[in-house]
Amino acid sequence: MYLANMMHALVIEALSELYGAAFTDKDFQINQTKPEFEGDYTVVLFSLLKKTSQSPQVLGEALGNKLVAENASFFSSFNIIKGFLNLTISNTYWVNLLATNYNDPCFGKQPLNGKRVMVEYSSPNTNKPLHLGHLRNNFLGWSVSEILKANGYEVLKSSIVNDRGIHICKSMIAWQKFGNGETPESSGKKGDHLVGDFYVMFEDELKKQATELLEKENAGEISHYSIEQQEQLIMLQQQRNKFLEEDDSKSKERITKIDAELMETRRGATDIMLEVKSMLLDWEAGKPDVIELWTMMNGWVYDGMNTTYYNIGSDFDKTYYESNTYLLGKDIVQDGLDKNTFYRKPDSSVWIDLTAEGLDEKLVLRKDGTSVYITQDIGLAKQKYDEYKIDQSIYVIGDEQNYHMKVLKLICQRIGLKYADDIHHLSYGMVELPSGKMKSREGTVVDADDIIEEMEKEAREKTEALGKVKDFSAEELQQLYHTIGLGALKFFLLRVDPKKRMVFNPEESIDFHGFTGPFIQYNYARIRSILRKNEIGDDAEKKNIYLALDFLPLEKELITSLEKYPVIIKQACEELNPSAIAVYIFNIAKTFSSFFAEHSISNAETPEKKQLRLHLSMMTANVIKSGMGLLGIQVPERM
RNA sequence: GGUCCGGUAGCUCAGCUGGAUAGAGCAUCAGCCUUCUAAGCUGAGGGUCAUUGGUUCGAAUCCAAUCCGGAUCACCA
Repeated sequence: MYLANMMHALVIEALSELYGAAFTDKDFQINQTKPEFEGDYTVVLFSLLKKTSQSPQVLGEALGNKLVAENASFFSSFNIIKGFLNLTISNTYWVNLLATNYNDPCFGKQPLNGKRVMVEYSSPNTNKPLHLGHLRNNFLGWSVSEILKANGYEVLKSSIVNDRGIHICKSMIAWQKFGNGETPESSGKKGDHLVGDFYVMFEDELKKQATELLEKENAGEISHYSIEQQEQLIMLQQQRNKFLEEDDSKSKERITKIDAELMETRRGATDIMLEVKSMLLDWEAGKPDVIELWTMMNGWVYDGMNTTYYNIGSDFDKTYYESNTYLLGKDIVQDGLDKNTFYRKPDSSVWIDLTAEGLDEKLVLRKDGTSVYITQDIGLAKQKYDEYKIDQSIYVIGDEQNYHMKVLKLICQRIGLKYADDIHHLSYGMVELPSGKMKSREGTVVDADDIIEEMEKEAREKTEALGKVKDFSAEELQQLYHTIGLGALKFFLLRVDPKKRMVFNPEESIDFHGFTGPFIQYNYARIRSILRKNEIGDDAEKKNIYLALDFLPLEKELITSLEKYPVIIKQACEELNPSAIAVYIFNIAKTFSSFFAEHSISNAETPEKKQLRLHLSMMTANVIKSGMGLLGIQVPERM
């Protein structure tokens, strides 16, 4: 049990004995004592006054005396200021903590709890390379998996690859038209980038053709549209004209929307789009030459992405492909129809009514019997259970899908999926540029491979300028640049609360100073350097030796912070929030850094003091390495 | 329009199950390398915690309303 929990229990017990009053740990707070007061932890007394009918001073006095008298090995003294009871934890406790854990690399982690959880993350498209947003997703997914493991869960990491559909056909068509048989080998391009380039080429061509249609349209020529499209265009134009007359901000907004719809209709009528649609039908029919092209180009993308995954240290226990899962879920719909969970409308489409939960009616099967996005997700959710008997499922998906995920969970609950209550959406905000959203159509995305390379370059320049590792081999240097560069990037993306959207400015490079990965890595390297240079005693009597010593303020601050690590791990798990770890580890590193500047370890006042500081440093290093590990960030022995 | 999320220092963010004088980093300014790694340390300046009202002994934190920003409400995925 940890300090805060233990103290709550002791206070509850004492209050019950003193006043016969029953309290729970939610009835009062125990906080860390503010530095300007004496003590380590503070019981806030105000909320206890009514039930005990005491004044703060009297209650604090009684409680403090009792706690210290009956737990002398735990509390050494107390004082009361206004309604705050400040308790000082005895040195014995801190010494025991240090002596027991200083060399335990698993400090704070829990043994297996028998629960199995699947974390789905990454979920790339096979028509373009990974960008900065994907990196946030990957780092979050990986880190949350590690955090769950540290809390005793068995974790299965999975990914669903979006490898089919109309957008995939776009790059295929573009390759056929403009590719001249180009391959990753012939062009020297990474496979995912090559395919991504064709996707961009497609969009350019589409834009060109749509503009041509617009020009024809302006010249009064509309025969290239189908009757339906013509009607649509006329209707939209009429609406547009109506809003033009209004001339207020609301109408301007509507006009923008209508313009987008108009353009979408034109895009749908282009020759190249017709080719794409026909290719999608061929793909679904399993036409051999289309399947062959699809297999080949997807293979290029997988090769490229695997390189990136390897680079960032991401991996998966199970990869699902939409080409295999897109038909899943239909049997569940049939089953749900039999049980009246779903209902059929006159046009024979199938729906579920979620209005009781404040949502809408949701379509699960089209009138032609084909399934929609949500249907395959339901199917996949069930398949995950059938395959792995998971107790929990976590989806790392952007916050634009909040509604979708809410619907998915609700439907899973309605159809009685076993673990439906334990479906969690780890929703994260977009990574934006100062100019706004990244748009692949406009080429304003920050490419994952580029930014990683940029970070490593930055790490190299800074390392060379400092010149501390001149004896490293080329290989060791490369490894170091990778550790530092990637560490800076991961920390940058993980230190922020996942649900908040964040701004990345490509003009300003990601910092290596202050609240950053490299600062923490640097402190780790400094500790390792000291530990290499000094002999660490393994004296069985060390507890008794320490007991005679007083902790200096910075030493106390360090050990107090280290004690909280297990609680932080638990909290990060409950909140599915790696930033809690990031903030905590930074504070540990910062405290150590002050301590390091203030007090000498090698030349401590006495040999005993030196051993105490070495053990304190060792425990700090272990916690830093462990915590950074939970973020997926490595720490170097030297830098 | 409905629903959801956000608004804290010039910038990027912590703090939010109510507690003592609201914290970091960057940037700015002033100091600190002949002893363990200066990617560091010490200090200074910088705040109407979007606004208003409410609950409370006590509100950045809870409630309500308003303003601003974003997402979403497809027979797209």
